[in-house]
Amino acid sequence: METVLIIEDDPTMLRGLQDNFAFAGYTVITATDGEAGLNAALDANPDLIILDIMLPKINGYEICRLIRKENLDMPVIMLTAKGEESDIILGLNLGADDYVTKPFSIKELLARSAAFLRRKRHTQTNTYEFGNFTLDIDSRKLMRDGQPVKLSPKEFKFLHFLLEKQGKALTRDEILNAVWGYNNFVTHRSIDRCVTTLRNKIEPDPQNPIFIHTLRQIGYKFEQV
Amino acid sequence: METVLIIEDDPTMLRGLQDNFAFAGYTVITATDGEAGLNAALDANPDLIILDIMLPKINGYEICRLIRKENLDMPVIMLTAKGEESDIILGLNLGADDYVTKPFSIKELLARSAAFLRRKRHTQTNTYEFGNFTLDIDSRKLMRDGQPVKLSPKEFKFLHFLLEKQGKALTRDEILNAVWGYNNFVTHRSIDRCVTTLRNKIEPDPQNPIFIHTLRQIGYKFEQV
DNA sequence: CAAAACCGTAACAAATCGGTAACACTAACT
DNA sequence: AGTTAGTGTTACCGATTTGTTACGGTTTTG
Repeated sequence: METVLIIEDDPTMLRGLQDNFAFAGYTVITATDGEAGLNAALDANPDLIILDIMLPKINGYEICRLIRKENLDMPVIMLTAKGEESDIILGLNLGADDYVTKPFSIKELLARSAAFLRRKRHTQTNTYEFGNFTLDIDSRKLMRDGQPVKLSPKEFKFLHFLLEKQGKALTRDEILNAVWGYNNFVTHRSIDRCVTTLRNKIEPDPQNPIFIHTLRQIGYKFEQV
Repeated sequence: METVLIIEDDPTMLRGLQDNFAFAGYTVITATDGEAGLNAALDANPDLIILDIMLPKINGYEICRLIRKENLDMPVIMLTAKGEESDIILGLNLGADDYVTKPFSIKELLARSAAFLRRKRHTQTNTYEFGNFTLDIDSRKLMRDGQPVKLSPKEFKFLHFLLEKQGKALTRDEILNAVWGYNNFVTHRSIDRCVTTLRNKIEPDPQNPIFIHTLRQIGYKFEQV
């Protein structure tokens, strides 16, 4: 199920949004100030962010900028009482994907949200193939020639991430943030360890990997030849 | 350069849009009825479609539906005189990505367009070409005629820097700061050494370089003849 | 023209990094 | 309570990378 993060400080408004999005079938995460919102975005990796502009601690524009700076690519819909053109353009330039001005219709907001999530879902696959393996995300299963291969939870998440970013060089930091979590402090050697166990399960010859390639001083990269 | 397809039947409006998008640096394709618009979308594969709703032959909603049916995934911004909520929701549900109601500000429309294109460009790979080589930054790969060429991390960073500043004379200090880091104290001979190994990998004749040129007493310069 | 500066390069040495085994701790399960 | 699977940490080893030095040729400079 898709997750929506709502960052809004007015309790009444937040409650209304939360109820409506929950009723529409989304998993809803909320934050009532900018700082908490930013952490939630980094942590929970939501599929969509509904972002109020007037917020305590860090304002909406700033959050938007920071999210983009972290290279997170979830769509952001800004929400505000302001309706002036210059605000809209500022918001869009800072990386917002859409902009709805209060008072707005909740149905319109839901429709705009659905449009973004449709686009995202459209480009999303639920199974990945490589070699004679198939990784099925929904059932959380890795199959080799139709035979199941056991993966630990961390191995699964790591492999999923690698396949999602197939062909792209991934730094150790990116991997740690994505697989171990943004505020999880583990040695980067934990990555290597996980790579070793994964290679033992999926590489025909673990000493000469053909899928998970080491990029010295950088991190790793999944690539099929 | 990015291509925008504008489908609009009112000549005055079309002219205005065309001029503005062209001025903003886009390549503009136009169509004045639904059928031509749909063909243009299929044919020219634009990066963005600006779509009027009231159109001869096939209306905007229908075009939007057909585009999505063809699995084309370019963003569509709908443009219409109608401003009622139900129209907006209908449009978004049919696959439009955004909706601007007339009268609208051209600056806002341009900003919204830029937001979509930014998102698209964001997922695009950046590569540099020289001779029969291609350096792919995202996957950290150097290819020669489709064959991978191994680069050490420092070599990669150096070559990336050279290509980024292609044609510009680079002093040893600039190179040291950019590639080795501003607080890294290494002999400038380290640069020469790296140049030698790089030349051995990319120059057809390392003794007579055609890419990495020595600028005596200055530094180096990357230049293709 | 001679000395000095500069660069290419080979050889060597030191530092860095990743693979992996061993161990420890934890949480879930029997 | 004991067992087991999962996972983080540490330590050691080997391979790679990279900085330094030295030598020789070329260019610049006085």
